[in-house]
Amino acid sequence: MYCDTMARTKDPAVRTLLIERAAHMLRIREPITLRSLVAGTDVSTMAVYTYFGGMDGVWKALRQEGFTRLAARFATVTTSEDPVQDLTVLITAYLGNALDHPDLYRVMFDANFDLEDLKAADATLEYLVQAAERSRKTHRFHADTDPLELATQSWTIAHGLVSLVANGPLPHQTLGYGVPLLTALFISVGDNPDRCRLSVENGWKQLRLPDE
Amino acid sequence: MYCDTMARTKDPAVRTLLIERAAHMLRIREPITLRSLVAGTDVSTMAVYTYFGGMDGVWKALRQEGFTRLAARFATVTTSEDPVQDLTVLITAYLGNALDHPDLYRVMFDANFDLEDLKAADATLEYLVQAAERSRKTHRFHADTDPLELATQSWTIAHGLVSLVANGPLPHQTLGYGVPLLTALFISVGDNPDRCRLSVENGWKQLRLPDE
DNA sequence: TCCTAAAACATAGCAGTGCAATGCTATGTA
DNA sequence: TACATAGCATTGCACTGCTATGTTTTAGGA
Repeated sequence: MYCDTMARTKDPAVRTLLIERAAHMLRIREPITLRSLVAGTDVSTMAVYTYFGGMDGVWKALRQEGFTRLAARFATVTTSEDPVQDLTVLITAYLGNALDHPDLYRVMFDANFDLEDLKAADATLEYLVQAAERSRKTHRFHADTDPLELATQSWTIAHGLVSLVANGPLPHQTLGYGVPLLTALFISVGDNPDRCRLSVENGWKQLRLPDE
Repeated sequence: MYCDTMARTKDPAVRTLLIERAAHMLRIREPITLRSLVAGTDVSTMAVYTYFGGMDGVWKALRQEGFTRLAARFATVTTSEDPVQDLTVLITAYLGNALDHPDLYRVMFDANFDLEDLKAADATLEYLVQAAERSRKTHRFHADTDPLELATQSWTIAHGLVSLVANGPLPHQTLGYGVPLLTALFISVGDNPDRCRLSVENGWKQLRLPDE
């Protein structure tokens, strides 16, 4: 057999162009259809199939984009000497990211579409796990606290809050419940109550919500 | 002869027939389209418009159906002399209902569709509020505990858990995190730790998950 | 440099979608 | 009997994602 010659090379720019355009249309609440996605650009409808394999592939890429942005936001969070505060700050970053991109956030957890890179999505949770681990190592949490379990529980609170607020029935101020919920959780795994309240409240100040 | 005359008045049975059929199609993961919804029945596509005003109306009715079933499930929960346990049982009922009807659950919080009867949806939260109120009145919780706030926080935990499990990436066993999360929350508003653990663990035994 | 095979593309068209317009039928009222 | 009204079947339209077909472009070997 002759060697597989890669004849014409795909242009990565086209791929990101379409993803960014799709994200933009999502942001301004325009319905994303095959034809509306390529309208105005100089790419044809078939390009969507060569680059993404179909509209499902576009949504998959979009879902990945959601995790990419979340990871980028997590990466901006600097660690301090207070790991409980850091964990809280990570949660506020999670909430801020979800409210900045509510439509992307909704896609992120739409199990109808697979992820292109499952590991990258899982890696975002690792930020929370690390902060929980540091809290345990510095004796803020009980020694038998499972960092992954605590990270998941924190995540559950954040997801519950933000999904009821971003695309749900609760008003934005409800996000404030994150303070008592996280405080109760952290105290329950051993943190000193007064110190915990301080850490969470200080961390919570990092919450940045989009303008309304 | 009157025997072959067709009634021209709106038949409520047609409405429930279509809703039940839509719910059934949702359950077996069949796509719900205008034509597929009426296929097999003796109602025409236009009937969907006279009864629901369009496919959006069908989804609205379906969303309402989700709250109706949740309310029905809540109604089966009998109150005991332990309001904290009762509150936990209500949460397990919430989780059980969501996992019995994961597709309906997803529709319930899809803000793309309005609700026909917003009050009926709000009323379901009232079950939780009442249990929280009884916990406060029996001095399980601090006197200054706001029952609505605590109910909403419990709801947030339940929703976060179940939405990450039912249509999300977490395995079913993750639901078990409900025990430590609720316990931490109830203790944080004043309940006696040991007594709280007993109440939550006892209440959690009422969790009924669908067979897999 | 030229040739060839395969990748990428453009076009047209298909089956399927929700929905509106039209006109018919059955009922209620005068 | 005459008319008004409500429900609904039929038809057709604008749109969807997608595919079949033919053309263009490009990489790699001779």
